[in-house]
This record gives sequence, structure tokens and C-alpha cells, in this order.
Amino acid sequence: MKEEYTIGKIAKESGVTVETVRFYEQKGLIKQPSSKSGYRKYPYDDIIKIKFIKRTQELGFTLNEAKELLELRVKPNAKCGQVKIKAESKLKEVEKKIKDLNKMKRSLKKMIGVCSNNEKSTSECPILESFEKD
Amino acid sequence: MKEEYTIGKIAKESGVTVETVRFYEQKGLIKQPSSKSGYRKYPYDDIIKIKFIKRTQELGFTLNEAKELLELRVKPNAKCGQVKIKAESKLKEVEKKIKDLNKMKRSLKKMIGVCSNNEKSTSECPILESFEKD
DNA sequence: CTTTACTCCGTAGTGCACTACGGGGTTTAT
DNA sequence: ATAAACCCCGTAGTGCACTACGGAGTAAAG
Repeated sequence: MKEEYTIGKIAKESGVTVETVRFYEQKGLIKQPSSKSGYRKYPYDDIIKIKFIKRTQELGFTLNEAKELLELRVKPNAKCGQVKIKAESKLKEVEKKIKDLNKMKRSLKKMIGVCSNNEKSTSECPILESFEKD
Repeated sequence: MKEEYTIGKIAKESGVTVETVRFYEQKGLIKQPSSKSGYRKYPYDDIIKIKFIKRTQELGFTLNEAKELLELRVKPNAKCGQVKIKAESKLKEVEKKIKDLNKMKRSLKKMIGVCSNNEKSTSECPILESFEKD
């Protein structure tokens, strides 16, 4: 866990390609690192950031939303109220996703149960019930 | 809840555009409806399907994954074991997503708490802790 | 009965998030 | 010291999931 990573190292450590790192830099998701030598030098923290970005994407957030989430921690103290509002709205989104996923989970479990008894055709399997009536 | 919908009706009812419906048909997410008159006639069930697709997308699944989920219910009885395996693997994915979202939820709540006390700079807010060490 | 709205089909264009490529310079390993 | 590996930058291309457009036919409303 040293403090200087080249772009290749950071990419490898965080499980993306070099191009992806440069792409995130362009998009402002990670700030451009010092590059006195002409070569980018990344702090360890950026590995965590990139992994965080990948994770949030798997959860159905866009890159812009990932950016917003990351920005929640770097805004100056003065704007704490703003940050709180944003965090609260993201929290709501997250809670909705959890709720929906739990519904899907229940449906999948039901399907697995039905299939285990295999007394019924799978065409009666209840995946479509996941989100019904709400 | 009648049983015959034109493409315009079905689109409106399910909150997408006409083009999206045709696109889903092309991709095999909904099967092409009867169209004796030359015009597509959709059953009510397709509204549920399209809404289901939109929901799964918000949860970070692709259209192909949505398709797989939908297919879980239409495979013939004989392949029930296959369906079960697929359902179980989707269940694992869903459970992982829920776990991750719960982590993010905890982080967001922590941030909101910190901001409420506003005794600390937001730069110490713990969003990046969401997925650390695992 | 005409005008407005809807349908058909196919092709092209958009936005997002990469991914590949090419031509050059630098660093590291042998 | 020379080859392999790595970095620079910019531009172009890819795959996914739509979205727009255009021209022609059909249905519904006034």
C-alpha cells in the first residue's frame, strides 16, 4: 500500500483498464493526479474510488450518479446542508432499489420452491408477480 | 383491463414509447402479438412484462438478463431443473446487490448523521467506506 | 367525408460507457 | 545497450438501449 501508482498499476489494482482510468479522469470522476515527470502518479485512495465506481454501476447507478456520490465527501464544510439533502435523496433511491430487489428475491425463492416440488409447470412460476400492484 | 391493446395503448399504459415496444419485440423480450388486421394487438399481460423489464433495468440488470428472468416462467415443464438452476443463480446476484445496497445505505445514513451534527467537514464523510474491505 | 391520429416498416442517429489504435517518447529488465 | 514494457495524447470505433425520421396506409372523431 505505497503512495505512488502509475496508471498501469492503478488500473490493475482496481480491476479496470488504463483507458478506463483516463476516461474517468476526463469525466471528472477522479481528479487528474500529479504528473511532474510527465507520467501520472496516483494515490492509493484512487483505487478505492475506482472500485467504488464499479460497484455503484452494478447497482444500477450511472457514472454521473457515481460522481455525485463521490462528491458528497469533498464539498466544503459550508455546504453541509446541501450534502445532507443529496445524501437523503440518494438514500431514498437506495431504499427503493432494496425494496424492489427484495420483491424479486421473494419471487425467485417462490419459483425455486415450485420447481423443487415440480408439481407445476414453470409457466406458472411467479416472476412477473415481483412488482405487481404497487 | 380489457384484452386488446394497440401498440400506442400498450406503450402509454406501460410508460414507454411505441418504438421501445417494437424494439423489445425485435429483441425477443415480448413475443410478436397477433396482427390479423395488419395492426399489432397486445394482451394485458404485456403491460406487466414491460413494466417488469423497466424495473429490472433500474436494478442494474441488462435487457438480456431481463429476458432471462422472463424466460424463467415460460420454459416447458421438462426443463424445470434448468429453470431452478438459473433462478438460483439470479437469486445469488440479487442477494449480492441487496447486500451492497445495504452497505451503501449505512454509509449514507452515517453521512447524514455527521452532516446533521455538522461538527465535521464533509470531506470526512464515509461514502467510500461503503465497500471497503471485502 | 375529410381531417386528425394512429399504424406500418425500415433505416439512421443519439448518448453512455467504454475499447481499440496509432505514433511517438520513457523506463525497466536482461 | 538494446529490447520489452510502459507511458503520453488524440481520434475513431463498439455495444447497448433506445430515439428520431420519413413515407405510406388505416382508423377514429367531428
